[in-house]
Amino acid sequence: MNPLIHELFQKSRFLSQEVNNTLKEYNLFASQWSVLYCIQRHKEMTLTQIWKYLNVEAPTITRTVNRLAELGWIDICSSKDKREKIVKLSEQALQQFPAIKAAMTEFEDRMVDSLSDDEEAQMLELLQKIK
Amino acid sequence: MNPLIHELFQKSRFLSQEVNNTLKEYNLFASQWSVLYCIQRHKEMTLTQIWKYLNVEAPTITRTVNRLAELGWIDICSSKDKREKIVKLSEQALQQFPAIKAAMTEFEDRMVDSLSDDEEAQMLELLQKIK
DNA sequence: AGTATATACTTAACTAGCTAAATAAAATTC
DNA sequence: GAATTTTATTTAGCTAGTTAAGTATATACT
Repeated sequence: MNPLIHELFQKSRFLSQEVNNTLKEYNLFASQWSVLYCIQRHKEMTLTQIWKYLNVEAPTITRTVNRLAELGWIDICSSKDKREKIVKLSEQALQQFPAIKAAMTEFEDRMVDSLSDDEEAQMLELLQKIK
Repeated sequence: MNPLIHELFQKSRFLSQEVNNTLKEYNLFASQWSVLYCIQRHKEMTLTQIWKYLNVEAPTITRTVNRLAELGWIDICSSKDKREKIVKLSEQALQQFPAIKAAMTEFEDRMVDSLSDDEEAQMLELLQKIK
């Protein structure tokens, strides 16, 4: 295996685990947080908007959104277009959101702390070249 | 989400999918190939050696190894130490191995083609700084 | 209006990672 | 040598991604 690709996979798994660790005290998983985060940013979203935004397939979002609703993080409303579902943060989620976001920001900063701003920019650029 | 971390996750998923596409014609998945590859390199391995080498948890390897045995890619032998299992490539796997490896090498080269050798080295270095 | 096509979401089934807990064999300790 | 601890693997159950196929509603076409 090409060492670069290998290392990229390793770091990706490492970072997922670290994200999960950070979110543990809020009883959230990484992908659940990413959905909450993007809903909050957009105030409300349809499932299609979410999976297109996060660049994953629709069934992944169906499942995660249902789980989040089950856990009380989001409310699912029906739309004028009866095919689609509109999703927004619950009261509980709105209340907890700032604390979780702060913890995540703190974590992310710590993760890239070993890189200078220059290196961070450089790496982003290099990653974007892979396609 | 920090853009660097986000992009890293995106590329990791993208590359997994591409690896799976490449392996499709051999009826293999990425993680199955990574197990076959490391067994081939070591001639034979115990499960513990495999999961330590690949840096994943034991149950992941138990499952993948069983699937590979089921599909006829590997043979599972018992060891003097009756706790452990020794695993090696089947005849069929040994025969197909070179072609698959060639396809994967070709794919990997194509993937990092957009990076110069310098950039590739640089990126590897930057990735390794994240911990 | 009625049919065909497109869109939104779901269901099922698979790979693939994880943790926690169980089992069995080996090694260590007293 | 018996009891304890460690090691190797497994089982169960969760998140999280995928593809393929299904359902229901909207939209477009003739």
